[in-house]
Amino acid sequence: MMDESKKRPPAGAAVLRPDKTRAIVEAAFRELADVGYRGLTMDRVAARAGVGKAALYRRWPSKDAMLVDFIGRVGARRVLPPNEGSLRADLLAFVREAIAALGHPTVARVALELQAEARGNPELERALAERYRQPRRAAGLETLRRAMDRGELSPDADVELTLDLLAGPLLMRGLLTEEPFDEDYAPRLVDAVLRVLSVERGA
Amino acid sequence: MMDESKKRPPAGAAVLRPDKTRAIVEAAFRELADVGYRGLTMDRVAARAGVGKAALYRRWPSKDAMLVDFIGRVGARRVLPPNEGSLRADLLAFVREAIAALGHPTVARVALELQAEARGNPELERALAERYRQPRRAAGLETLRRAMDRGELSPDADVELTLDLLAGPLLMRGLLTEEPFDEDYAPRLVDAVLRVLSVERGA
Amino acid sequence: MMDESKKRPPAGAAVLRPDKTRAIVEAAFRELADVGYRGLTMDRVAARAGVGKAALYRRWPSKDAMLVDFIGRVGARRVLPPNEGSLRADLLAFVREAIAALGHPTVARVALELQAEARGNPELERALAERYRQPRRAAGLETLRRAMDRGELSPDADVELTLDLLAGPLLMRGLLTEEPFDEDYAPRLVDAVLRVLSVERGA
Amino acid sequence: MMDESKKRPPAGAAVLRPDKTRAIVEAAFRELADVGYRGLTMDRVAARAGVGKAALYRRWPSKDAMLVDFIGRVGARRVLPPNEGSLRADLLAFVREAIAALGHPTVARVALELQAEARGNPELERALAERYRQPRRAAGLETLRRAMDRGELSPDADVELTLDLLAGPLLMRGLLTEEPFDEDYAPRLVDAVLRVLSVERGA
DNA sequence: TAGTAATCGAGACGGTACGTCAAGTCTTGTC
DNA sequence: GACAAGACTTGACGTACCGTCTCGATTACTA
Repeated sequence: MMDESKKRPPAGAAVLRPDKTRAIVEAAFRELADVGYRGLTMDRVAARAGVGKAALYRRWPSKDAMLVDFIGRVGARRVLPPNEGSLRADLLAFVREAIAALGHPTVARVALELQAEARGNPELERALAERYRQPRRAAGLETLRRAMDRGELSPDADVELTLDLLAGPLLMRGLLTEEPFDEDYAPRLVDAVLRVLSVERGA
Repeated sequence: MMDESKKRPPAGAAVLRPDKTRAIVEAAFRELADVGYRGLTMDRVAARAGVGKAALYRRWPSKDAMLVDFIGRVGARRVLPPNEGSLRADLLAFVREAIAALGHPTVARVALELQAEARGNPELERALAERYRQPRRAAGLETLRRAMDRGELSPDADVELTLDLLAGPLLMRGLLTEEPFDEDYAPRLVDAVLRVLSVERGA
Repeated sequence: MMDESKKRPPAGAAVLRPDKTRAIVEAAFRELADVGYRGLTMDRVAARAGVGKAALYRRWPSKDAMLVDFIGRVGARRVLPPNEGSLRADLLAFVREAIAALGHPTVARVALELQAEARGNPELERALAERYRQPRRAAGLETLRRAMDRGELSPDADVELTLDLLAGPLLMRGLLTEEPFDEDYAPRLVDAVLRVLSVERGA
Repeated sequence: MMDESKKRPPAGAAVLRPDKTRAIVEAAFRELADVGYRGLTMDRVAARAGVGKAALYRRWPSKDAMLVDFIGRVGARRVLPPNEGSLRADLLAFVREAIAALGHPTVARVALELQAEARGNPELERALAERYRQPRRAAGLETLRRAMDRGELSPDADVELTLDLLAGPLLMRGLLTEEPFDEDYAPRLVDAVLRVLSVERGA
C-alpha cells in the first residue's frame, strides 16, 4: 500500500483492487469533511464506500495508519515556487496561495487534528513534515534565493526567520485561532516582511 | 464547580471534598503528561486518584468539560504586560516568556491536542481563547500602546499584524512543528518586528 | 459467577446485578430454543435481554463458558431415584421421566450440540457429566441397589450393563436419531431389561 | 460431484481434475482428525491441499455439503450382515465391528459433531442416516431374520427393540460419553440381548 | 448528640467503535 | 474453462472507553 515498488505479484495472485481503494479514499475524505478526524469511524467509512470493513484493514493496519497514508496521497512531494518576476509578487502569490489552501474546508477541519495526532505518532509526523511543511518551506527558500540571485535581496538576509515570519502568522490564524484573513492581509504581511528584509516596496 | 457563589447548602448536605478534587486534578495532570489528551481516560484518572469515577462526574459533566476547567485553573485570566522601560526590552521579555512557556513539557504535550479538540467544542474553544490567547494578546497590545504613549512607536502602526508577527512564529514552532528555538531566536524575532515598526534598535 | 463461595464483596463494591443475570439467562434460553447452540450470538442475546454486550462478558469469559455455566444452572446436582415399591414400577418411572425430559424442545434442540462441543472443551464435558449423566446414572444405580435389598434382584447382576441397556436406547433415539418413542416403548424396554435380569414380570 | 453420470463435457470445457479432488479430500480428512469438524476451515483445507479456495467451492456448494459428501465416500451404501453360522456368533461379530469402528480416532473425533450439525441440516441428516445408520440397521435386521429362518429365533421377537438394545449402548458409549469399552463388553451385551430374545447361550 | 442528606470507592450498566476471523463469492492472469 | 492466489462482503467475536447508575459506608452539617 505504502510501498511504491511495482514488483509484479506472483502470477495469478489477487491484488488489492484499485476501484475499491478509490471508493474507500473518497468515502473517507467525505467523512473527514463531515465529522472530522476524531469523529471518523471505520464502520462508517466502510459503509459509505460500500465495502466491507476487512477491505480497509487489508490496506492499512489501523485507522491511524489509514489517515497517515492519506496525507501522502493528498500532499505534494514538491511545491513549485512562484515566479512572478519580483520578490514582492512572488511572496504575494505564495501567501495568497497559502491562505486559499488553509481556507479549504477539509483542510481547516482536519489539518490541526492531524498535527495533534502526530504527537506520539512518528509516522504521521514524518508524513506531515515531508508532504506539507518541507515542500512549502523549500519553495519559500527557493523564492528568496532567486531574489538574491536577481540582486533584490541581500545574500546575508536571515532566511530562516523570514520564512517563520511568513508562515507563522498564516498557520497561527489558519490552523490555531481560525480567525479569518482580512482582504488585505496578504500585502500587509508581505510588505512587513519586505521591510524586515530592507527591500523597497517599489522594487 | 465553576460557580463560586457560596450559597449555603441545605441542611445535612454534604459537599464536594476539596482533598478529593485536588487528588483528581493532580492525577489528571500526571496522566496528561504521561499519555496526552487523547490517551487520557476517565477510568485511569479515577484509579490513579484513588477515587470513584462518579467523583469525577460529580465535579465535571464530561471529560472535555474537565479538561476545559483545567485550562481555567492553569491559565491566567490576565497576563501582566512586561515593563522593562523600552519597547525592545518589553518585547524581548514577552517573547522569552512565551518561549519558556511553550517549552514546558506538559504544555508541549497537551496544548495542541487541546486546540484540535476545540474544533467542534465551543466551550473548550472559548476557554482556550479566554485563558490563553486573549490575555497574552491583550498584554502584547498594552505593551505596544505604552510604547506609543512614550513616543517610541508611531500611533498608526499596524498593531494587529505586529502581534501576529510575534505570536505566529512562536506558536508555529512551539506547537505545530515543535522545532527548538535557537538561543538567539528571541532577539532576532524582536529586532525583525522592530524593523517592521520602523523603530531604531538603539531606541 | 461460577464461584459458589458467598464471601461478601469489599464494602461498597459494585456487584453483578441478579436481575440482569436473570434477563440474560432467559434471553439466552429463548435464543437456544429458537436457533440452537451454533446459531446463538452474543449480540442477539444481549439485545434480547435489553443489555449491553459487556454485561455478558462481565459474567462469562466467552460464549462457550456462558453455555457451560447454563448447564450447571439447569442440570440437577442430584436426581431422586423413583420409589414406587417394585423394581418394575421404579424402572418404568425412570424411563418415562427420561423420555419426557428428552422430548423437551430445548433439550432436543441443544443437548446434542452441547455434547458435541464438549469434545475439546473439558470444562463443558465435566459440566455435562456432573450435571446430567452422573446424577441420572447414580439414581439408576440406587434403584437397582434397593431392588437387591428387597430381594427382587440378584446381588451379582451386571449393574453397569443394565444401566447401559436402559440409557443407551433412550439416548440414541432421543439425541442421535431423534426418532419418536412409541406409546409403549417404556414398558417394552423395561420388560426386556427385566428379562436380562431374570426378574419375573409379576414381581 | 455427487452425480456419477459420465456424460461427456461440452467441447472445450475443462473438467474438475481428479488429482485436485483427491488432494482436497485428503487434506480435509487430515484437518478433521487434527481439529475436528468445528475447527475445520475452508481456508486451511485449501492451503493444506495446495489449492485455491474456489477449487473447493467448484466441487461442493458449501462446507457442510462437502462434509456431507465425505460421509458418502467413507460410509457404505450397504453393510454385509455377518454370517458366522449362529445368531450369537453373528451378533458378536456385529458388535465387535461396531466397537472397532467407533474406536477409530477420526470417527470418534468427528461423528458426534457431524450428527449435531445435522440438526437443521436435512441433507446432512439424510446422508448420515442413509450411509451409516440405515445400512447397519438393515444388516442387523437381516441377521435377526436369518436366525428366524434357521429357527433360532421366534418369528414374533421384538426386532426393533432388539436392535435398539444392541445399538443404543454402543452409540452411547462410543459417541456420547466416550467411555472405553471393556474387553468383554461385546459378549456381555450380546448375551444380555439373547436372554431378552429367550435364546439359550448354547444355541 | 442524633438525624439526615449528599459524598465517598467500587464497579456494573447500555452503547458504540475497534480490530480479527471465517464463510462463501468474485476477479485476475496462467495454463 | 479449470487452476492458484487471494481480495471481496457479511456478520460475529471479544475488548475498551464513555457517561450513568447502584450499592453500602462515611462524613459533616443542622437541629
